[in-house]
Amino acid sequence: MKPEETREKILVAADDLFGELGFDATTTRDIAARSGVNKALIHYHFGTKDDLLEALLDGYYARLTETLLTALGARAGRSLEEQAEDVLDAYGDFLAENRTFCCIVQREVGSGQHVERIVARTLPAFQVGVQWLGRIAPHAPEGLELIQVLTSVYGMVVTYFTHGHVLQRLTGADPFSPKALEARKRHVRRVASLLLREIQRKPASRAGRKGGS
Amino acid sequence: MKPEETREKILVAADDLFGELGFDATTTRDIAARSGVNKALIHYHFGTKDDLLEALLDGYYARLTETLLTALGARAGRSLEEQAEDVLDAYGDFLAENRTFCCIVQREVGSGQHVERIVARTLPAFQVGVQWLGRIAPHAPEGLELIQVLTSVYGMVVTYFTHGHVLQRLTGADPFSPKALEARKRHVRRVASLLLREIQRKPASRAGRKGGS
DNA sequence: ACATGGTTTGACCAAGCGCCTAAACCATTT
DNA sequence: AAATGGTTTAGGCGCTTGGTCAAACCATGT
Repeated sequence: MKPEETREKILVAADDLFGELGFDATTTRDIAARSGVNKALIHYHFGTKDDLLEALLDGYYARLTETLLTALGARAGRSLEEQAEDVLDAYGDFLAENRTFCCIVQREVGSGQHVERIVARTLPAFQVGVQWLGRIAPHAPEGLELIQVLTSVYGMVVTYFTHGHVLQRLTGADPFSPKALEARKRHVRRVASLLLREIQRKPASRAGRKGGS
Repeated sequence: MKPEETREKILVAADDLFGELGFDATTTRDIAARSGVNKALIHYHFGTKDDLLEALLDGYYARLTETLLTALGARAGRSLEEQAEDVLDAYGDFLAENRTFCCIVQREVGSGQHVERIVARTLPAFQVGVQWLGRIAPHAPEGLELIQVLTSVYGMVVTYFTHGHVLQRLTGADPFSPKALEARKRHVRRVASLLLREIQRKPASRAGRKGGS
């Protein structure tokens, strides 16, 4: 077997297990067993278990940024609102196809030994998002500050994927079936456009009132 | 020292550590050291480490449901929209005062050994929420189905608290300062009322269009 | 003074962990 | 045929883990 195959098999097994059990609860022996690869090879190819996680995340973030940039670049002639839809769509599709990804990230972003690493990688995307929103809506109304909106939209998107178990039991249906995913996409698009329209509203009558109910 | 004190000290230490390092990465020795209590006492008072987590979550969910019911019951004469605001406010306040709570939950709801336990406890709140929304808006428009809206609002609220680290680095300011929390609350209220208004809209012209952007 | 029974203690255990090492493997070059 | 150097292997090392245990502690009732 080629060394590249070995690496790939280890990464796939680690991805599955980190997503299913969490990083801490997954042992190198689990990964070796699932991938059908000798335990020592993990350390030979990736170094420590932490390094393996880093390699995994490297791959994810590389693919994600590429996906998002492609979505932003393609059909560049579209309006900003349409670009927003494209990016959100692409992001949703990416998460749908890489469901372990947001489970791993969500698990580590709030607490754990890898907070810093995850935060450092989540941050740039947020910064780009804020800048981009700033171009669309230079004067955001009170209660709809750009960081607030961005945080909300982000949370709205990822929560659907991290809460698959809850949604499954709540609706009885598979939240990741093509149909369900399409429905979710429609919803996100709708809410996003609603918010976009709202933050683009001119301050209007700058007389007595200061911010609507 | 009274046994009740011991129990409390263990719970507080476990709460801190589970929130900071995660359940798996926290050892019973850590908890013993932080609480200044003998390691064996943890097992004497709570049983296994899993049982300790369960006791911790029991306390949290009990206080949370009490908080939410109180918020819903008080000022019962108010309109449904105002009740929604009250509940969201109370929920936000609760998370602000119990920041480790949503870190622990968020860490376990997507993956891990405690998924089922967490899901079983998150589910009822979702069910109540869906029922309640159903009373407000019996005919939700396409793209704004109640479960979708509820998921989004929930995600919007908790993401702010689970992503404290990111927001800290993004804005440079403490996202949990009273001022910042107040700003977030304003935002959530605003978006929620926006969504409420939208899902209550009558199907309107039932002629050609079916639900557009 | 003594017995009681809920608490506390330090020492201890088997199991499992991440990681390492020495030797074997094998395609390629000399 | 011998040597090379990137892979693969079984086994094991030192250490930490969650959990246990018998003994000690101590306020209480007798």
